[in-house]
Amino acid sequence: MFNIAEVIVDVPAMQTNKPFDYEIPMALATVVQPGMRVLVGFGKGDRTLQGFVINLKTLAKAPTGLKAIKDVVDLEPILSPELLDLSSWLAQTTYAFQITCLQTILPGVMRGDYEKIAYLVTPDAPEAAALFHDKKALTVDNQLTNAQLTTLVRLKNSGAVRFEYQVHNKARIKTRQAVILNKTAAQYTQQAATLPKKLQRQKALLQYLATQTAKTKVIFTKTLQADFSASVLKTAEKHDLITIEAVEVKRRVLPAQTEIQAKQVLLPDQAKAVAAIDAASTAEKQQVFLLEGVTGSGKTEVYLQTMANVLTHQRTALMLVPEIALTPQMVQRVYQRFGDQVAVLHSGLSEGEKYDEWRRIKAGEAKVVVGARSAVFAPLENIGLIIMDEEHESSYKQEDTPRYHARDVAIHRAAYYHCPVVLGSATPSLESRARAQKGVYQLLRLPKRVNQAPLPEVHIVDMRENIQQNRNLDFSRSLADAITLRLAKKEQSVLMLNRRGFSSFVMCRDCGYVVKCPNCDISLTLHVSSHSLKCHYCGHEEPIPKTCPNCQSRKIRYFGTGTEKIEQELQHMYPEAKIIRMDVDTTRRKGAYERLLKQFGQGDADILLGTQMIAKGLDFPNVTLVGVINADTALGLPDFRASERTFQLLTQVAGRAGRGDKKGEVFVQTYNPDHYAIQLAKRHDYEHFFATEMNIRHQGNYPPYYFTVQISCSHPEENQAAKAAYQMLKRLQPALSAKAIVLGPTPRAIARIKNRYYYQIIVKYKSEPKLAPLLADILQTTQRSFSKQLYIAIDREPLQFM
DNA sequence: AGCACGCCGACT
DNA sequence: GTCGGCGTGCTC
Repeated sequence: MFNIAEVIVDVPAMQTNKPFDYEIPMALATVVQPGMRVLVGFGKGDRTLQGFVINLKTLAKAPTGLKAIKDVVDLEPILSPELLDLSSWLAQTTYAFQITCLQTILPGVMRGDYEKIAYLVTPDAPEAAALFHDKKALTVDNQLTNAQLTTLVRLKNSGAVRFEYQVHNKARIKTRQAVILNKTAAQYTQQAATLPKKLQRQKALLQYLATQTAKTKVIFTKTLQADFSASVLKTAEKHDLITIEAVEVKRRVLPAQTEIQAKQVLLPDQAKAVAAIDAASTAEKQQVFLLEGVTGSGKTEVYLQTMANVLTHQRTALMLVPEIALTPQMVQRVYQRFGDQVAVLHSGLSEGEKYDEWRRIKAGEAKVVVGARSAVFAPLENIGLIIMDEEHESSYKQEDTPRYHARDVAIHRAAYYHCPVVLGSATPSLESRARAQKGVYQLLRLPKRVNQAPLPEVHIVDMRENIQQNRNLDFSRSLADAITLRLAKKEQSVLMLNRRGFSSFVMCRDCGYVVKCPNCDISLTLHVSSHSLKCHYCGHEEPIPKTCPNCQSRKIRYFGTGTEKIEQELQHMYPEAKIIRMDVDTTRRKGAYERLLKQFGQGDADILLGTQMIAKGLDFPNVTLVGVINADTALGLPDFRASERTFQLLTQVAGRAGRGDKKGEVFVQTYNPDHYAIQLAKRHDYEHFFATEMNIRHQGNYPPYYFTVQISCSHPEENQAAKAAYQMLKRLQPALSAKAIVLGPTPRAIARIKNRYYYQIIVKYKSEPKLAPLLADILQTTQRSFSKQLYIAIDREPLQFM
């Protein structure tokens, strides 16, 4: 029998990032298992913490001073051995704490909720009355002032107050009282017949129950209450005819009743792809496929059919979709094929709803999981296929710790289950496409559109001419004419404003002064609706100045282009047009995104104006015009992926036009009409773009030819951040071979965020076996030797280079 | 993270 | 002299 449990405690710090041994008390000896949460005392104050049991072991003589597990939180493991394993793999590969990884893998409600309570032991102690008033206990949190806190400490030291730590489990299982029918219809009928006449209500109840047994064995008390009072039910329970108990109800967000839809007939290319994937999943072969298919080539149908095949082999399927593409339309299609076996995980669900879906998956009730990035951790077992749609999407990479890429996690999990992974995209990331080239992934191509419709015609509009014509507007004549035509024909238009690295800010026309955030080194963004300036990094907000703070000139006004400004301009040009604006401001509220899309889909508006978020997934037959107002704001950014992003965005947005039987047209306004990313997007020529871009990456020694890792140092004082970065460089250099390329240290493009300065080093390398252990060591030691103010963050394969 | 221990400055 | 400032180190 095991007597010791290895526990990862809920303290995210380098020094505690290791298992701690705890004795398993006799009473819990048969209960405690790896993958469970437990409560343990930790540290000098012996505060109670939640921890995860990651291993059990036996020590003949336990070292003295071992604390014992106080209690278990779960009665059975909430993490399978596979997911437990995944947490340590994640911690190692992303340089994150294991506790952070464990919490990332699980739904948010499973995180411990801590409370520190002060109990008054000697009620007549001086100072106590002022703090406790008439109460015996007091929660200690940051509501208390510093003075109150010091008083509490004094009271504690004198023994008048005792601290207690409590851990609350936020994971509430919702229950409702229900009547359980534990007799057959015949028994109820018979029982009803034998009842004396005066028991009218009992008789009626039993007769009613007899009619229900065929349908269900559980009826919520609430639904019965309309016809039968609580006392009637109580009597029936006393006679052992029913039992009344709280049954678990899972909050389910089901779409409107949908009928199961049959498979579609496949084109030859689709059939070939399905056959290849089916063969791999049936053979339980670990193989990564790259499914490269133009918009409208029926990738989704390939996903659905291959998932169906996996289900027939009693295995499960996981489908990842970018958050932004997780539209009701998309989810509906999966429901229509798999019905109730589907679980959906996305950010629109409440914490409780997420927990319920998680439990449905864990219990094996859901065999197909559809979700965004974090759904890659779905507690599925026996996975037979993992699909990642729009695999090039940068939202698959988590920006904060653990800085994982869902693609890597998917492939890691697939290796465990010996199952294939399908990466799908019309514009694969260079990394994936290059791996397909090398034969690491198997390339499957869908070059034809299902409806045989031609891809929309793309017009490149040279905005430099617009300037020469002195049209000081964001709309070129050709795009404006195209919109006019659509309005006349009662067709819809989608206009996209590329906001990457771009926003409207306030600048003085006389002295050039730009209003900046006092905490961060970036200009504030103008928000017309709230008449204020906001910082997009820290949330700082201030009123729009009437005069320039620098030179007192009154000529201080906005500069640049925001959706709000474009909307005003559009409304001015087309007073009769109905416009829907979609950006972070109008879609912040829950369900707003869906509501706006629905309105547009119903034809309630003529023009949909939005940012990148409208480039994906939406599929409306009446849209025949797509306009990109500024195609190349991203091209100017100092990021080697700028061309790739521009190409992907333009290709994707172009796919929004002409989804129905009407022909679509696309206008791309740009100041770089000859740029290859724009020219090749016009021709819908991914393969040519891939070849061109690979060449450039090769010359610049960039991914996918090189691996990259970014090490950033931040500190409230700029010279300290810089100093740390240079020390980092000194430690890195001896461990690296001559082939590695080190960039920096350099201040970040936005050097200061939330009053912290950032310096970064980027290492480009092909094979550096000493690098990973060194980075792990750097994290260990920096926490000790530097001041507490210093943060070191390591990001493998960062997507954001600035 | 949070707590204790420990070593220095301005108060009863 | 001591109360309390925060710098350092440890938590099974």
